Amino acid sequence: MADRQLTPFEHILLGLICRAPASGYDLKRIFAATPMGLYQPSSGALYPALRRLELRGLVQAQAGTGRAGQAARHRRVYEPTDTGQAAHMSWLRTPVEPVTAARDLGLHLMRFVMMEHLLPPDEVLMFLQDLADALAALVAQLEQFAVVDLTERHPSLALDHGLAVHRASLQWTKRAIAALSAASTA
Amino acid sequence: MADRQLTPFEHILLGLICRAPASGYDLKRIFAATPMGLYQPSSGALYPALRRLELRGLVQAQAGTGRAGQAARHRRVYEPTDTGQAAHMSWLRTPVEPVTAARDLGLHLMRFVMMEHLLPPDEVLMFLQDLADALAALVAQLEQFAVVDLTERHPSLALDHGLAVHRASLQWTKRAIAALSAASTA
DNA sequence: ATCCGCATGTAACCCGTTACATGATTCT
DNA sequence: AGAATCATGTAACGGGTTACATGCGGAT
Repeated sequence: MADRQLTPFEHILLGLICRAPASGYDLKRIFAATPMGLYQPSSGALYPALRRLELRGLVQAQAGTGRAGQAARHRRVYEPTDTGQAAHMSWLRTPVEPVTAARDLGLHLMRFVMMEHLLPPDEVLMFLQDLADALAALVAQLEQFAVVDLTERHPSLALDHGLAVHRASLQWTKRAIAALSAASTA
Repeated sequence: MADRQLTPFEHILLGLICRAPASGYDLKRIFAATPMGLYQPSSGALYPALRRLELRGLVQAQAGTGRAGQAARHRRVYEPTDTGQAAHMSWLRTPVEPVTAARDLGLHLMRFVMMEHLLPPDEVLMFLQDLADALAALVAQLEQFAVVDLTERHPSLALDHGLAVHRASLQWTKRAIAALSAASTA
């Protein structure tokens, strides 16, 4: 049942719960406080997603927090199951697809953040190297699109933007690799 | 009826049709050939979207355009209506919302490309300046998030990535402003 | 006694994806 | 004739947004 793979959003929720047990409201606050969190999930997205994860057996509500006798504490704190932990580790190890690296860049960054303390340094470095390769390929591919139509400046400028941004990402991966490999050998 | 505003996808389709009348298939090819087109719209998204634009009276199907003889009845070539043109111009002039500038950056770039030959140079420059201001504010805001927890390197590195990418976008806007203002005064 | 923040949830609506279906035109 | 391409479309499905509903708990 439910063989369909998780959505990015579900993967992120699972990852956050793996980092520390949390309720839906906790997760909302995490999204609000995080600098990357220009995305604020709505209740209608968050709670159903948590229920889906629970239905799959990837997370479970801690005892005493779901529904008590008459007090009915309305606070469900989720913690990962073993299956959930395994699924999360597997997600972290998902290879970088070069073709979709640009589209999924934000997601890869999320994965990178969540890798800390869960993957060994060499695997993290391999991931960053894969990401760097994918970005380098993308930059090389964009460079092929040299627009020469002089009556159309904006497309050429937009292409420049894409190049500049992806080059910046590529440079970052190199800095990150340098910083982390220096730290791991220290 | 249908007071709901257009989706970004619909706006882009309308913009492409304003640039030149096109069929659904034409639009597909445009997406495929464009360098930014790592996104390939599916038939299930494209054709219903065109029908929605038609229902709103923003575009209309040309009568019997096509190839030789009586053929081509299986091809709907859309052209913009006056209302559609106006809606597109209005979209191009939509102000840049600083809070969502990062999320909508790709869309703003699409708008920038479509502004060419439709907006006067000074409006384009104002748009770029607004975008630059929004990006500068975003960069300044991200700089506040200096992470000091030394046991957590990855979040700090991810923040660096965001800073690097947005700084690159900001630098690009400055270059674009310089290039276009030089051209307009020449 | 009441207001506000905590906390979870539900229902309508919309749109995109996937996958499939269908007919017309062109090529070999 | 048969195959590939052109060209449009539909149905099932899933998930996110918006908006609303609900109840508990502490603060004034």
